[in-house]
Amino acid sequence: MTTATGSRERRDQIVRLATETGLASVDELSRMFGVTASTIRRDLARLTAEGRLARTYGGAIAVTAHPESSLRQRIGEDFHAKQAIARWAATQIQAGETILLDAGSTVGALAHELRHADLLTVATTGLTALLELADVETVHVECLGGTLRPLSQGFVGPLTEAALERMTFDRVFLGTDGINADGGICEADLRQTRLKELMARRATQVYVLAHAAKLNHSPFHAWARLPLPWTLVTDAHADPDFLDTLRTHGIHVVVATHQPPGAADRPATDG
Amino acid sequence: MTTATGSRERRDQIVRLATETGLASVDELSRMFGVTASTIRRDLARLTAEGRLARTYGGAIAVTAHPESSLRQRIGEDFHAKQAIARWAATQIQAGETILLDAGSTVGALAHELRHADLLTVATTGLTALLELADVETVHVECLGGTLRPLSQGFVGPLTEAALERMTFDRVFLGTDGINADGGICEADLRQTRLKELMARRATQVYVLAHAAKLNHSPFHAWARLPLPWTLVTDAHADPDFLDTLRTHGIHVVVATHQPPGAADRPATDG
DNA sequence: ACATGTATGCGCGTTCCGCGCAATAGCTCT
DNA sequence: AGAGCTATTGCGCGGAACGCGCATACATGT
Repeated sequence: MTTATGSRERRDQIVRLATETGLASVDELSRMFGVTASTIRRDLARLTAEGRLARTYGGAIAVTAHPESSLRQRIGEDFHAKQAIARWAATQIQAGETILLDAGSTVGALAHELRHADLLTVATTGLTALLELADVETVHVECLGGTLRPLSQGFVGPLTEAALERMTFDRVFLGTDGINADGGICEADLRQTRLKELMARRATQVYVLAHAAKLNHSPFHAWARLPLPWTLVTDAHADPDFLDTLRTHGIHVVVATHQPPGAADRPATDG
Repeated sequence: MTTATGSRERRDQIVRLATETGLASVDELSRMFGVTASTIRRDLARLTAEGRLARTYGGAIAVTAHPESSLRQRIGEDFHAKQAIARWAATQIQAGETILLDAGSTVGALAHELRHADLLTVATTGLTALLELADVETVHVECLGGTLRPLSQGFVGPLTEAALERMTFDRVFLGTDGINADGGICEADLRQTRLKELMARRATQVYVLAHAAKLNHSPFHAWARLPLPWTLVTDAHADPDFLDTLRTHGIHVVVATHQPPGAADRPATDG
């Protein structure tokens, strides 16, 4: 343990961590460095005064320009669950495949994971995925077009459906607003349900990305039915009984496990 | 006090204030808008989830992680010329029309001017225009889709052309990489020239937006020919002799005048 | 008229913050 | 070596800010 210049070194590392990932939490940092939250708070106060960070409720945020567009995602809801789901989904994709990405933040997180992929053709109906991959030269991006829905930032309508009829895909990754116990996919309107059913029919492998908060949840009243089999990818907070019910309907279920932040460089001794 | 669309308007103003000053406090905002801190917190939570702000302890901070397209424009080349051109182009558009916007920064500037338009249908082949209008609820946005070209951030290819065949437009606004003395339109490749010719054929009124630096300039070797008559919109730095040559070819030429700095934000009449 | 959805204010328990105090470690000066 | 100074850390406490649930008011659509 280096405690001589420990405090200075620690503060530098805090800045480095925060600028890399965009965010850092007091709790996380205190565990990572093996000091109390008070110490971290003092560090953050000092770094804030120096203008190297900005303080948030429970942590800090980087103030310098971020190379990645991940910050918008990171400050969104249920980020860790979505990231875990996206990372598992990314592992399923083979080089050279042609895949289809839906709209939505979870699928957007998947697009983010694909920024370093090689030899991939990605078609999408979502603005989020489009933006994530717009500047990636190694990924061929096709936009399906259509009417832009301001809320979901996705494309729907006749243009989208016509474009879909001209392509097929190795895998499609769908988002959703909710899933019920029968494996029904809940959407805001019928144009979206029809589109999702059409998307599912154009792909060999069908995945639905939905974190635990979406399970057994019906915010709207338009429902899509996907042709079996398809794979639900969710996170560790999902209710096991609900997942079993889905399995009895012939749906594959995958639970993507979080990796706790900082688990990689965990120090040796710990209680 | 307008309470009809009050909440949405207030949130937009919060974002504006935060991005202008970099920082905004809950207490300050609640006093400014005459609402309780709870309401402001709800606003900030929502804006945070939307990725438009980041939360701090006691307030919010502007997040410019994704460089806003508007910002990117302002720091881009020849911004004032492009803005003058875009503002003149915006005056040509009547309420209720259906217009087509090309890719490119000048056309993107036009899209920015249309953010406060009412009752408009805008179709586009460019990511820049798409982003400018994505959150504007009063404008119906259609994306034509296609293959995304990373450099120009525009869509080209069979999907784009197929989508174009399903629509016609009152006006089309085209960008370009260069214009020669015959009125030829220079583009990076033949897919783009074919697309621009097709776009021009689908609209009643055809405009080409090109600031002075693009005139008599041939960076590439693919050329498009537009059906006469069409209108070139350029800025005050254009060479008058060159413009006269274009006029002899039957091209309408409009010179958009710069607004001297400071006169721009003169609100004229409050209504 | 009724139901529905959104927006708001208020009260509550919880979380997090900042400050003061005490203890430890490293360093300098006599 | 011993005294004293400074920097850093842990702990506890009062207070500030937060999120959540509930009730109310307004606008909208059936």
